[in-house]
Amino acid sequence: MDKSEIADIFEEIAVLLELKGENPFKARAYVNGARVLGNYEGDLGKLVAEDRLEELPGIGEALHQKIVELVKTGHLKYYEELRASVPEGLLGLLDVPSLGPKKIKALHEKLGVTSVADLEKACREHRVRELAGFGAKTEEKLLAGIAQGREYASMHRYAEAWAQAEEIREALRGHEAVIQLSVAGSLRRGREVIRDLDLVASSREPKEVMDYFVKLPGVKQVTNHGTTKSSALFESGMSADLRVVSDKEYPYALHHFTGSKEHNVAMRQRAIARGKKLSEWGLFEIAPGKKDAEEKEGRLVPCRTEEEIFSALGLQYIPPELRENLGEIEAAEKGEIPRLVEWPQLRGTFHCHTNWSDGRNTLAEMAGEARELGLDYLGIADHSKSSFQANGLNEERLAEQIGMIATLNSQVKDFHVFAGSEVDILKDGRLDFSDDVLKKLDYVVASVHNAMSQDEEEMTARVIRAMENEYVTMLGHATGRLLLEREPYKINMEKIIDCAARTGTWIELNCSTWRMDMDWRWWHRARDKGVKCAINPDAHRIAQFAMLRHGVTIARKGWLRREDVVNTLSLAAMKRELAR
DNA sequence: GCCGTTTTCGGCCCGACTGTTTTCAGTCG
Repeated sequence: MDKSEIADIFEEIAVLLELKGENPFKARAYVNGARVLGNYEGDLGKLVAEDRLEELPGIGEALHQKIVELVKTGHLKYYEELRASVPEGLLGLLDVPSLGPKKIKALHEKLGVTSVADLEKACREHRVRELAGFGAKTEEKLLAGIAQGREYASMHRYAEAWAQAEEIREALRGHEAVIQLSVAGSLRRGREVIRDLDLVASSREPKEVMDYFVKLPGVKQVTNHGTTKSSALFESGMSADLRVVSDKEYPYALHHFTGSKEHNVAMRQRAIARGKKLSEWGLFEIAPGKKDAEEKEGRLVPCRTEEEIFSALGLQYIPPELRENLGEIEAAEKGEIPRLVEWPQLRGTFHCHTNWSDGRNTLAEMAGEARELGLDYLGIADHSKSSFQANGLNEERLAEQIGMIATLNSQVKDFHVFAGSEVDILKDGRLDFSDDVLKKLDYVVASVHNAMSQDEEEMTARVIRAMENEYVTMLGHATGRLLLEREPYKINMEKIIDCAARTGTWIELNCSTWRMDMDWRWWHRARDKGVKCAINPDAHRIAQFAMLRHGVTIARKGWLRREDVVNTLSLAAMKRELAR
């Protein structure tokens, strides 16, 4: 068992201890232990073998024993017993907003609540408001949180979804009856968050492919098993639909199941306006005067690819990432579909965290991975001191990190690490570091992490004040909060973009909210005002690099021109940009 | 559960916000 697996177990032990109402400092000791292990750069097995675990700060007698047990046996009796002593559903309650260990404990002890379903029932029966420390408002809040959780529970980040889809695709590709195969749906469109996986295949033996699919390793439950369509829930928690059609129907099916629904509706309307009919089964020429009942008689417009379908409707090819009916059809009609920013164009990335704050990997690992991926440079921007929860760096640690980065750069010729910081924008718009500290950095990302409930005016003024600081290079997650979190903060983006144009501040996109329609609008606006944008495909951690490794197109709603995206600049251009 | 002494137990990272209180506990970042 390796150090990160052990760290995960310690993290879970901490949560379980809190739920049991144990000494919170004991729980924290496990969290600390997990962090120490995660940050340890050496060989843990060797350390155990040489009995030198005490060298790690924060690992005392008890954690020492547990690490040894895990390394040697792969199991931990204490952990297993602890898990068994806490009802499984209680852990799930932690996902309900505004519920923490204390409240969960009270709900469990006083009302016998052991699951989200129990909690919902208790709220509806107004039993929760009777408890000390709870009230009517809490009850409403919990119900709202449960409803929200239900809606988003099946949401997965792009990278996770992609990994699961790749596994399925790999397995299906090996089947001899499969002719063509593609991921479709929102994953193919490159959405940030994915609910279900959609795959489309062509075959002469659809039933065989279906039978094979539902028996794939990792299938937990088959929810649907027909001859052309099956659905399965995988152990990863994701469910996948597979559609199998004939090879002739494949391009139409691929287009249809890639969506989006809005794009499909607009495309079908366009077909009708041209005396045609588009569906998952094909594009048909409808002879004048014929009615719907006779449409099957319509003559198929043969298309071997999606390109040909678009072409048959008088359109330039629209890449899946743009198929949202947000202007792409009009643009395609005029031949103005922009070229998306693609992986080979990405030269570097900013806003990356390391294990100095809340990232998982070391500085050297991050730089090594980025270099191996073919990037020219990497920007390190760990949290600043006010982000206690993220182990933010104070002035001393930051200085130390800058020194380490300089050393790293002196050792490597063909790659550069920029020393930055993700500096908290404090409540009043001041920054977490003084200008004297900021000016020692290559660049500064300024981000909001607290007092999110400020009203729009206050929040906007706060952020603008920060952007006006001459050392601030980029506004982090400009349009709201991070992915998979619930509410974006309220901010007047129009004013923010004006300020960015005026001050030359970059803004960070693509690390945003559910409401892509909102972002889309701002991306146009940013481009029109000449604001430089940084792509952040939720790139806080190295996991994102794993996704990028596979050459995925990362700029999705690619209306930004390549020259507007700072991550695509050459190293020399980036150095010039940062020297300004 | 860890650590550092105040050498054998008491402190352990901060600050805002919320909803519950009537001075604060719990949650969150």
